Amino acid sequence: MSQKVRTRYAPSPTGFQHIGGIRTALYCYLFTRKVGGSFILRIEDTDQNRYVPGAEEYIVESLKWCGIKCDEGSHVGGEYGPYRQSERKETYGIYAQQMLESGHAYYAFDTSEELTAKRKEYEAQKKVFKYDPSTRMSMRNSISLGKEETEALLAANTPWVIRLKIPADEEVIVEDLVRGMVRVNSNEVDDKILLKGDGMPTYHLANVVDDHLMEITHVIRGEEWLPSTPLHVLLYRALGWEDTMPKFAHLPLILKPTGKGKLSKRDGDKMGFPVFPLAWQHPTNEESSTGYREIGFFPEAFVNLLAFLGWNPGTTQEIFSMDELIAAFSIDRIGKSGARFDWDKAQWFNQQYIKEAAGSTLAEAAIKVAPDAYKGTDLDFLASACELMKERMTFINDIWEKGYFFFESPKEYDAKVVRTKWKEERVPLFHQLKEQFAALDNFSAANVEATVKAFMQEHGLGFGDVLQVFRVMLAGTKSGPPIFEMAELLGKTEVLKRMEESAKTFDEMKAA
RNA sequence: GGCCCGUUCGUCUAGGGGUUAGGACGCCAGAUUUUCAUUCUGGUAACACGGGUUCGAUUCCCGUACGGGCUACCA
Repeated sequence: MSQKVRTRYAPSPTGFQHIGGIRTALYCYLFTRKVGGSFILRIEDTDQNRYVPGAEEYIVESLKWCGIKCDEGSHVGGEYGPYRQSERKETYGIYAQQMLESGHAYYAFDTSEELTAKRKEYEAQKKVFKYDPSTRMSMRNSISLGKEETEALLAANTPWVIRLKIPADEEVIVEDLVRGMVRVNSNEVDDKILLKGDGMPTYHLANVVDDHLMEITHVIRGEEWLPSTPLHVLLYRALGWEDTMPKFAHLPLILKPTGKGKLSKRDGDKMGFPVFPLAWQHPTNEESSTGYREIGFFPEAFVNLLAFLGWNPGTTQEIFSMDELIAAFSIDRIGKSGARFDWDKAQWFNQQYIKEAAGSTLAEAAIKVAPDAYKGTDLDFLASACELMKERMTFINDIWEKGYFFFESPKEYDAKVVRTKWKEERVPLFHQLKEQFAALDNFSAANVEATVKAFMQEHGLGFGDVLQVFRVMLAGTKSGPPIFEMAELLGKTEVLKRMEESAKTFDEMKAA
């Protein structure tokens, strides 16, 4: 009974997976690592119409960025391959055939048009059409038509699908690790298509067959699959695999911040934050979106915040490394209700990681996302700048945006400070201060500070009068990192240059 | 519509038959800081409703309301 745990993350490459998918993969991964099992990536590409080139690579890259390592999968191989359902097409046919022979499935010849018409007909009577024991005798299939006619239709190459023959009035019990026992009567389930007209399996068949063949022990997936789980149980039963059926755990959904509906890919950047781990550009249309990586998140922070959306350790600790998450994770601490995505809290997580990071770590991360103009920035200089800026950064990119003045002269100056503090009678004084700086041999923060303080005393000026002007001269803004350290980092030449430039601009601003 | 799942501060959540219902984010106030930020201190704010069960329910049961999911030859 001590069978090795095997789990899988099974996305379909019909688009770029968003944070909900990543969270599912993460929970699955944490659980698997915790118990020393194998984590598998399986690509469910049975829908050739919705296939998006590049989506599979995107999934692999996302997982890699998050630090989620696959033991088996389409990109790493393994003993249970192939791991791409399109490459296992024949396998599903065999099992569909098996169910046909055992009487658990049947051929259906109804066309899409006929089915649509049927649905409309029912809808007109305010009813919902369901292909099930109560209606299948009135449809065109191997049960209603009989053996002879079926064989004739097959021989004439009439298009067909294979449907599961749902038993009438049977109790189906799903034992869910998150929700407990869920009981459904088989009358609620319909005769789902197993094998489509193009010979490809539907999700249900492919999923059950692969989970069985790959010896998956735990199916961890989103709550949207809970309603079709009874169907899956019935499928295991029809295939004679019920005794080795995996355990199920259905995860609560991640909801939009408004609480209206689950977070979806289409939300893109519309909600004011990324819903994708990585930026992407659709291969065939103009659509694109940014990701957490590009916006300047640490993958560790991203993983951390995702872990807390629907799970908690039961302690007050909130900052967790991947290893700590693995150690602390357990399925029974997963919540049951959907969690709204909270952008404020998400930012807070990243801020925590930035605050704790060394300047050099920040610099390495920052240079990767640097705008073209700053790509050549010296790493040591950048590290020092990050060190001074990190307590006011939320994203790694903030060093390039909020802290751009480390790398070039201010683009604009705080107008209010200029208006109130750049007084005509004091202008010569600032030129004098500049000369005093010029005379410094060692342009250290301490020396700059001493110079400024002596200057203030000599002329009877306060901190606000001098420091605010000095700050605006160097950074353009009246808020920012410690000014003396910043001056030291910029260096004497640059400071003198900026003082000169800004003094001119200040004069012009006053004159205007 | 039918079926399934859910419901503790605005948000993420802890808790659990008798608690001052705890923490975090956000927000507000104060302290520190040359500015901003950080940090610290304090504050604001919740058991959806109605019936049971019980000496006692936020906690257990039932119903209602509300929210979410599913209802395709999509996953």
